[in-house]
Amino acid sequence: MKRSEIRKFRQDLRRFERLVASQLKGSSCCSGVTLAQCHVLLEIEARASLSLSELAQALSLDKSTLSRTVDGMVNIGLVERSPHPKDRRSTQLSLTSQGQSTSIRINADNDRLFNKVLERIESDGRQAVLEGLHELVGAMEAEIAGGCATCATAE
Amino acid sequence: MKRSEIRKFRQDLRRFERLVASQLKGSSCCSGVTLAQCHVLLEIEARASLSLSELAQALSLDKSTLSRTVDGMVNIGLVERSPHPKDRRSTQLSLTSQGQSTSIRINADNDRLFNKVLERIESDGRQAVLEGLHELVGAMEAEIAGGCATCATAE
DNA sequence: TCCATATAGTTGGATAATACAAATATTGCA
DNA sequence: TGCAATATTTGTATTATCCAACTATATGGA
Repeated sequence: MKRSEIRKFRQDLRRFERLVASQLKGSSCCSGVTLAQCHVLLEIEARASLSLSELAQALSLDKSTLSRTVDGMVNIGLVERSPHPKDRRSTQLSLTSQGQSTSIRINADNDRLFNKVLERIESDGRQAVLEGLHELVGAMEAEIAGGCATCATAE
Repeated sequence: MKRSEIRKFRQDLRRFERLVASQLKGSSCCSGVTLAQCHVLLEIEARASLSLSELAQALSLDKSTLSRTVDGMVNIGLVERSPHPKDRRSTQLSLTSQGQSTSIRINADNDRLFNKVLERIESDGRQAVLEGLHELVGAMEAEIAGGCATCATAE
């Protein structure tokens, strides 16, 4: 690949990064939850019930980080901790009914928002954009799973 | 668009978000600078010299945030503040020579990393992926510039 | 000229998100 | 039984961030 193309790509990536980091925060966090909480909420919703360790794995965050985030969500009544039937060390996380309605609201808001985003793209190209993102995410995950050794060892 | 497509898209977006937010931190921060510093560094590099306010605008961050980030970078010798020739309230930010070499190093590391990422994508589709991301970022910026009113007012 | 207002930047104070290390509780195997 | 592994929580520290208040400077009238 030409270096100029890589540079342009990286520039788009940084724009995206900033969008996600600061601007989306406002919109995806309708419903009064923070971005971190939002991720947790949607992840629990997707898996119905899971342990803290699984959550940490799924979101690539430290367990201690999640422990506290979950704490907060338990306090505001979105998440419930229940004992694991077989293993008393573990707790199963699930959404309370309030958590469920919040997740429904967040999903509806975001479906609407991203539908609008996609409508700004010509319908001919829309599918390609979606597929492109999917491939890109896959490639990034694969590369990064390969370890930041890539970077640290400088080849 | 079908809702199922939107949902898949949003899921990719969240994966992407997490990749960018936590995993890249490790790799793009080779060279011992934090992610925030990295953004500042590359932005100053791109514009050669700019004021704090311009920087804040470019990165969509509060001036006070940048003031402190820049402080840190001045302290470790990456950035230089020089008085604006016409307006004594303002300072111009520029990279020191050490800042320049750091930015060169960061660019080299990241060019290499993202080149590898892109090599994982079949060369036929690579261009489309790049263009897709570009369009997507543009659409998101446009939509969000339209205001989170979109979201807050719930239509 | 002099004041009112606007602008650039810094500082104070607060919070969220995060990591790593150490502590606690529990399991499961030898 | 006792020791190593695992699940979670707590202690401690750091970074990134915002908003509001402050200081210094600029600018456009009266």
